[in-house]
Amino acid sequence: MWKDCGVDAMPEMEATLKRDAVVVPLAAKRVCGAVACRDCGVYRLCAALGLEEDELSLLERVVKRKLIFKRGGLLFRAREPAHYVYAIRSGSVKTCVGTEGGRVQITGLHLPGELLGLAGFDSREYTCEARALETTSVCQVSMQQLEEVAERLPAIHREMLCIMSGQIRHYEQLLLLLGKRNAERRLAAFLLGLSQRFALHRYSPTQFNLSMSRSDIGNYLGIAEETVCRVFTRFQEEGVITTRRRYVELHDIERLRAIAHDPGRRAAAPSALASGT
Amino acid sequence: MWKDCGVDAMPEMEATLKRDAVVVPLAAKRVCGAVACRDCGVYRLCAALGLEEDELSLLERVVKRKLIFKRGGLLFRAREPAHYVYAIRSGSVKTCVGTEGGRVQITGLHLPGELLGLAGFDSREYTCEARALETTSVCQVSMQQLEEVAERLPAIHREMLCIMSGQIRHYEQLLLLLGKRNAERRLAAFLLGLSQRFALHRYSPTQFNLSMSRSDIGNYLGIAEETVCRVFTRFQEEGVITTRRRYVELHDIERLRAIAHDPGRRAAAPSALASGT
DNA sequence: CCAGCGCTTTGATCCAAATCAAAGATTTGA
DNA sequence: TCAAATCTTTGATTTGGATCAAAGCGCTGG
Repeated sequence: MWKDCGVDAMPEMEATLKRDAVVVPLAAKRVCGAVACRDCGVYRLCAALGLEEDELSLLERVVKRKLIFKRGGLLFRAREPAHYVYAIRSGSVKTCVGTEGGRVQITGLHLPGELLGLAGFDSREYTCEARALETTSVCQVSMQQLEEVAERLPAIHREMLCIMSGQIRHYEQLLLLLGKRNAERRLAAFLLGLSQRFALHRYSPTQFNLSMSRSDIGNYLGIAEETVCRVFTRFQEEGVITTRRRYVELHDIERLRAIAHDPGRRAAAPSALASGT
Repeated sequence: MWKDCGVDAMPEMEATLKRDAVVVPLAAKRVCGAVACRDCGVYRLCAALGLEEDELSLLERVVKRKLIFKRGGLLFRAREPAHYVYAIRSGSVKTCVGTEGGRVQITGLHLPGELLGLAGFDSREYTCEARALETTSVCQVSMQQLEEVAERLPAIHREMLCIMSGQIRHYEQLLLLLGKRNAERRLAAFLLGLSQRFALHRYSPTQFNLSMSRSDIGNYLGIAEETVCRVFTRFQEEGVITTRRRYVELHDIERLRAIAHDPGRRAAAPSALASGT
């Protein structure tokens, strides 16, 4: 399903850290495999813009241009001036933050229709680094011009607030995942989450490409890559999933759900204060 | 102990879901121990409002009222209509999210000057539950009226975006913390983070009240409460800190920093793709 | 078509932290 | 003031998952 549009991760040894994005003229409307505008997370934002001027001209004014990044390509670095926001049209992107200690933590896997780079609104700098996990097509949106338009159209700001609050919800879920111990549960929840998101964007919820290596997945979920392998193997033996490298098929969503939600053993339950459900 | 405010979800008390916050007339300007308005996280927001009308009258229009919650008091529940945003004036609040599995994860400890409840902007519902950890004074701000004013003043929206992006940065840091293994590092980073935040609001950065129980701290950091105790004891033996129940003194910030940033052993390092620093 | 490299898998061993237990220390309400 | 109810600590034991090692596998480029 990924190959048909030549998007599959041809890990080209691109040693270059510089942006080697390919600029695509806006005229080239449809990128094969890309989400349609109306499935894009910024669609409502674009729609709001359309309220007052000719749709395309305004889009051109704010959507700087369409870019294509190769696997490993850098969209932006942490602490770099945040001039642009990116909407993913096809492919996938991972974001990560780093400590002084040199450790790196992957904080997000972003799929088509999602928006990147808004978190730096406050400091006007990106808070994390973003890299394409495979050949990825994005819309690059100028923050400054977006702000200028927003000055007159509060709807723009409201959409931005919505997108950010969505990001916050995502992090809350991830925290929930990392707080709970068990590796099986983490992976089950991870797969289910992906499945849901793919479904949201009209991709198959039962077979997809992970696009991240075992090592990245481990980092993202706070477990060792060997453990990721072992759990995948176990799931496979139980007939819950099938994997072949980064390609996955989910055979038994219910079982996965059971694993992910397993009330299981005690896991640092908060005091009565917390459990006020 | 929680009975004092009748908020805890005891079966027999189930009916008392109502907030038993004490309403303080706006006239009562200074709450002992509360942050001054200009140290409050929403100050810029309030200031922006002041631009166009008499300060107090507009504040009264948007800041619904000042409330005081007792320890354990419920500010809001997850999935409840998000009518208000809360600015903490004094005390502290914890936020937590829950899974179907019944597990609860504490996602935040909020100190004076911080803002709560904005994450629900998208869905117009709170995404998490918020409870006072001690007697806590807050400003309750009406979302609807805030939005009405924002319609004319983009600055309001910009401030909200800033506050949200700050929240996102906080979560990114927390993820970094939960991703890295070692319990000592988690606790060292936790203490340092608190110290910084207290300093930010003009409280002592070296002696403060944790306000959370060991159990809550463990939940927040993804470790068992017994481990929290043991690590605190170890820190104490090394002369790095002193604790007495929830009261802490930091004696050797540098040492704490060293522990927190310890390059340490391998910890699921992401692939070359990720470490593009 | 083959060699090299990076990713994935599997096995063996070790250890930090979870669990299980239970005794102090506080708090608080009867 | 006392006793139940909570927290905190500390000790003993267990264990999931990290580490260490070392084969397979599949691209990718020469």
